[in-house]
Amino acid sequence: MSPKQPRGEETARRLLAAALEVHEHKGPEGFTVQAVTSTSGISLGSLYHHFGSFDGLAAALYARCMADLLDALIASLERTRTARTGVRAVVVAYLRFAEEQPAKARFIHASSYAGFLPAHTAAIAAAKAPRIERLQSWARPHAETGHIVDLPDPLTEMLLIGPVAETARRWLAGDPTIDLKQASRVLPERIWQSLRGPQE
Amino acid sequence: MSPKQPRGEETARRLLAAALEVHEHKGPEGFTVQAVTSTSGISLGSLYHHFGSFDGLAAALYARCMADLLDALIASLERTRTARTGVRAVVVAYLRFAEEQPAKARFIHASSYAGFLPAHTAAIAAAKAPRIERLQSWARPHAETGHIVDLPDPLTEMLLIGPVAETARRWLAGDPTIDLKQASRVLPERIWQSLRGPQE
DNA sequence: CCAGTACTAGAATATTTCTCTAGAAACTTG
DNA sequence: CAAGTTTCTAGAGAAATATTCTAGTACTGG
Repeated sequence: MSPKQPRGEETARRLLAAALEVHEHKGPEGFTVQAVTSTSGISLGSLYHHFGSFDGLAAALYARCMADLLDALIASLERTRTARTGVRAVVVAYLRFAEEQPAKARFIHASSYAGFLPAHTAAIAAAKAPRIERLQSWARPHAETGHIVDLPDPLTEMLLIGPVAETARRWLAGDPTIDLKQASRVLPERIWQSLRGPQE
Repeated sequence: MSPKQPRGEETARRLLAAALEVHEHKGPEGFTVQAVTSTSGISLGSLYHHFGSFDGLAAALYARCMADLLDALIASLERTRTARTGVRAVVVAYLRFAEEQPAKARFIHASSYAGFLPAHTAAIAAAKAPRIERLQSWARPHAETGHIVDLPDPLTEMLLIGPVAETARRWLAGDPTIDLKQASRVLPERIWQSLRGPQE
């Protein structure tokens, strides 16, 4: 399952890259084993050798894309000190990720209800957990000092990510009324207004 | 395409109901023509007679679910007068719709990137347009008087719907950390904070 | 009651899907 | 260099897919 020779690592990488390209160009319906093997030039057997199943490859790709997104958020966030600048940084970073890496963002969003997630929940959670932890440990002190509202656990995240994810989702789906630049100008301050705590 | 005999209308209804049930119980992957004909007890020929293609049926179901959701929002919204109560009403109504009609909500969310949408954009937009118009015409006066912030067009909607849609999405996907009751208690006021305008 | 239209039925078709197997080639280690 | 493991190729196979087609049944308007 995990490559033990450099050569294998390389072909696994190629398969993931090809899979992302296929999903981007042909959509979720055209996302098939054969399409991935054709555009990667790598045989069916190799794919099954490395990932066990097609769902296994999809799950691995999902974990990688999600990790890239979270890393982008973390990188922006950990340059900040105050609650307000942190919130604004995350919002802008998410929108920028969608704009600069639309294929990855589209794959993440399109896979929310995909069939491969339930089977590989554990592996995906393992990739997400440490990154989520870093984000939460940034937020915790600000919630305790009252600079950010102290809400039940996932709700703060919903308020922060919700508007941005919805904006990105529609833009990625081709909605022509969405302007990402405009969104990164307007949304940060408004989202901050929904998160600011009693302690100014 | 549109039924001209009462008998036809009835089987079209049964097909849509069966389609929703199949999608709910077997997920997007198990959402197939054969599954729909089996569980509805209605023949392949009838399905194609009424909807032209399987994508046609999916698009019709999507339009109907979306209409139901928007109608629920409108019904709650138009009982209100002030900007604040209106915003809160929409938030609560969306969460209640997800809880009471999870199958419809799940179908809507799961279809965001589905292949059938692009082909039937026009028909779906026709079902949505008048309802969206009613929602916007509620918001317009409040934006003009400054009780709600006057932002570029889709952004107000993103701030209002974003956190709620994300919360519903995760709950529908089986996230056990989401508590809808808690969300309808906390989110309305916070979302209002992000939307309130300069004119108090 | 007759003609024409709406509707229903179900088999047949042509593609396309994922998965598996068996063995050859390449690399690593002792 | 030799043994053992990893990686890769190629192709076969079984199951499932959306759609088309032909034929038959119910309804409706005149």
